[in-house]
Amino acid sequence: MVSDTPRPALTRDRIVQAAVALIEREGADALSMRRVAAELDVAVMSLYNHVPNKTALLEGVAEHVVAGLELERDPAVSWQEGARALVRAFRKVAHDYPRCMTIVFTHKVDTAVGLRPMERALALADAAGFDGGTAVRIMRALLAYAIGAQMREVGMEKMLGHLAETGAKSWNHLDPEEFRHVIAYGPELAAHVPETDFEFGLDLLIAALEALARTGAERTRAAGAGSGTG
Amino acid sequence: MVSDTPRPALTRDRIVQAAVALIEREGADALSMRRVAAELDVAVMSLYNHVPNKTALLEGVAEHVVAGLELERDPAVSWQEGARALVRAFRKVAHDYPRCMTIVFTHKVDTAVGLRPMERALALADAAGFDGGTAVRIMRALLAYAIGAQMREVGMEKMLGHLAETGAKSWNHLDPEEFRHVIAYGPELAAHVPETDFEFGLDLLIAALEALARTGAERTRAAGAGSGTG
DNA sequence: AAGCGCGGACGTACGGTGTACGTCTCACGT
DNA sequence: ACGTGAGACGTACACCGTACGTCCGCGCTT
Repeated sequence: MVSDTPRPALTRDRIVQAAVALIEREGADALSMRRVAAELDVAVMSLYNHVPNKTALLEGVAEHVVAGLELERDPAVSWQEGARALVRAFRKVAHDYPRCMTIVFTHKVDTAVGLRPMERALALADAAGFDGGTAVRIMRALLAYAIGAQMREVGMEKMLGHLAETGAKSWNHLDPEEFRHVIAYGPELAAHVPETDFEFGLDLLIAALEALARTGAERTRAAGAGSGTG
Repeated sequence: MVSDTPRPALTRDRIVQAAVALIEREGADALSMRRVAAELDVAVMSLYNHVPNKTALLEGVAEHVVAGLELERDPAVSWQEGARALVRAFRKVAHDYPRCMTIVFTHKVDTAVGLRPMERALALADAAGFDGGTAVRIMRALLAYAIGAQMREVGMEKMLGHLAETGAKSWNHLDPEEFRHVIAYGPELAAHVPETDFEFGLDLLIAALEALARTGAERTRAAGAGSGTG
């Protein structure tokens, strides 16, 4: 009676949060049902009252992360800046939950929260005057870049970490003929500033979209309202 | 003496190939040291004479897949088409080893074969007249797109497969206000033609690079040789 | 108030996994 | 002929996901 230890009620949400915390603290490989249960000071099988299996838990983790996307819609801003903000929002959650990202990318998120970013992207493309098929393809291209940029970055960091450990042993004696450019651009390659790389590629895509909009992919808008500013 | 059963000598290469075959046949989750050993009709621990641990085996798988990249250099072709060919080569191996791709993207490839595509991309950017820093960023943007396009595609297919199973139960009653565009563009979203989506994004990036080259990022070439045909 | 039903926490148990360690066999250099 | 070293192998251990049965306590019905 010193304290009736009112544990805060086991819940799917608490389980998912514990899983996320564990992954961020010790990496995705460290996640196991037993570890999560220990984290919550609960028996392993109790988890299964709230989560059908481990895969579902991982899907919950993915959803939790995606839900962290900040998608405030500011109607005053241009679609270009809106698109930039959307892709950057992806980048921000990737920064907040770096070790969860592989899980996000390798599991489905079939709830409404997963659709929200898609809706946002389609709305932007629509606002820019692109027709439906083009809007979908734009959304997919931006998503592909957002995903790939993050994956590439973590891969790169794994690489650099590995190189730091081994002291770049087998790296220096590359065939200087075949790998001429890799060697020549060594400094640029080593100077890995994710932010710059990310923004560079994003600028490329946005610029391409602007050009596309200018060259007449905005049939929808034009047909509806006539050519305005020409 | 009926047959001295001359098993073809256990080798790191044979182990990796068996692993790749197993993954492509039954999925990455089915891969275990025991299964690989069974595949080769060998005791489990014999594998460890050629591979230090499972992670190293997966890295071997990743390297094997990357080694399948077809990078013929045709000096007659423009850098634009060269870049297209390079990114498409990524796509081709993704098509040849679909179930291995997640492994490729989540493991380091620190041998020369991993550098080869990078060298190729840098050579192309150099040929287009971009300076070193820009060349590196271009290479990274293209790589990010190649990776992300593939990841997104498999994710999408997992999604569609799931939808086909469940019959899109909880999909129809979305808030029609919030998800206006998703609902309106339903047909375009359902019609998932990976090839078209992929080429669309690739065209965007190449177009952006052409524009970038035109607007004067080719300082290197200009300074070195004077303005020739320009 | 008494009885009942049920959801949820828990323990046990099984088959599978990665791999450390020790043993045995056999081809080869001396 | 003999040592030697590489490599195939078996055993063993800690850990994993999860099927199944038990049991307790809360909330409803009577």
